[in-house]
Amino acid sequence: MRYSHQREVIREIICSTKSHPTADWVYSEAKKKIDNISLGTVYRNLKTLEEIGSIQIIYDENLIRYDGNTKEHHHLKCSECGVLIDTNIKSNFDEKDIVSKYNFKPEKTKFFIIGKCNKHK
Amino acid sequence: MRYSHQREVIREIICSTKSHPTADWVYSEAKKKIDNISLGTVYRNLKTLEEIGSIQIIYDENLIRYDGNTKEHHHLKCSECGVLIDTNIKSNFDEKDIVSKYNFKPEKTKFFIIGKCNKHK
DNA sequence: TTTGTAAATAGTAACTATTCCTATTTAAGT
DNA sequence: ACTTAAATAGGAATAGTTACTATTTACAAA
Repeated sequence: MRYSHQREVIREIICSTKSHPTADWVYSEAKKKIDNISLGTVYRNLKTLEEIGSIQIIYDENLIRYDGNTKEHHHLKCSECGVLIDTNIKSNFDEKDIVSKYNFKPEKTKFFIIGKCNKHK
Repeated sequence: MRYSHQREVIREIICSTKSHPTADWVYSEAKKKIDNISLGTVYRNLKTLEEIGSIQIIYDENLIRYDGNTKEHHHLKCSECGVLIDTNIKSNFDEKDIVSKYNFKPEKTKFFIIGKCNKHK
């Protein structure tokens, strides 16, 4: 893949925050560094970066967010303020049970735990 | 709340399928019963039915789907064909750990297990 | 160092899912 | 039957995202 300054700026923006930003926020941050960057370029590169595994996409209800943390991990979501918190909790369910009962072969998991963050309890 | 024939038809459509339909599918089914039903009516009633707890909303990646099963339950999603399967698996994580380590009070969970369904293994 | 090229971009148009608006219809109480 | 507020149909508006195209750029070869 050919080098692109825009793509590097976008990658840097996402990898230097833990806020799980949306495309729109990435766009407004990117404009601070490249004033005529196009929104289409942001979307195209978010897709590319996700495909090559440099970032992760998070479907947070009806919001699409991006995450520089590419390891499998799960999120806590505050029902009050919506903040998303990375965790390293282990998801343990009975894989044998799922294979036999549902005839389904698990590959990965996406867990959200919804509740109250420290600011809203 | 005042009775509405449209709302009852919409509720019936969702509660008589396990396919976790989208708003658009509900609309096309509803048209078979009420030929001039409006898409706005479908969306409004999906929202209402969810608010009163008659149906559940499922955020399946970038798709919004509806579920007549209103109990807390989790889903298996086939990475091949996208089919969504209801499960009664128990989500077990260390709640104490989450409270202490992340200073977060869990209320409910939304789990997706992604993998291969019986048709695609 | 120029030159050729295909890939990437900026800017904009198009598309899709959802919500909003308003005149009309309807449920239900009097 | 009459009244009234809630709900609807139909369509316009909005938001988020993708598609299109002329121009620019990375980079390899001369």
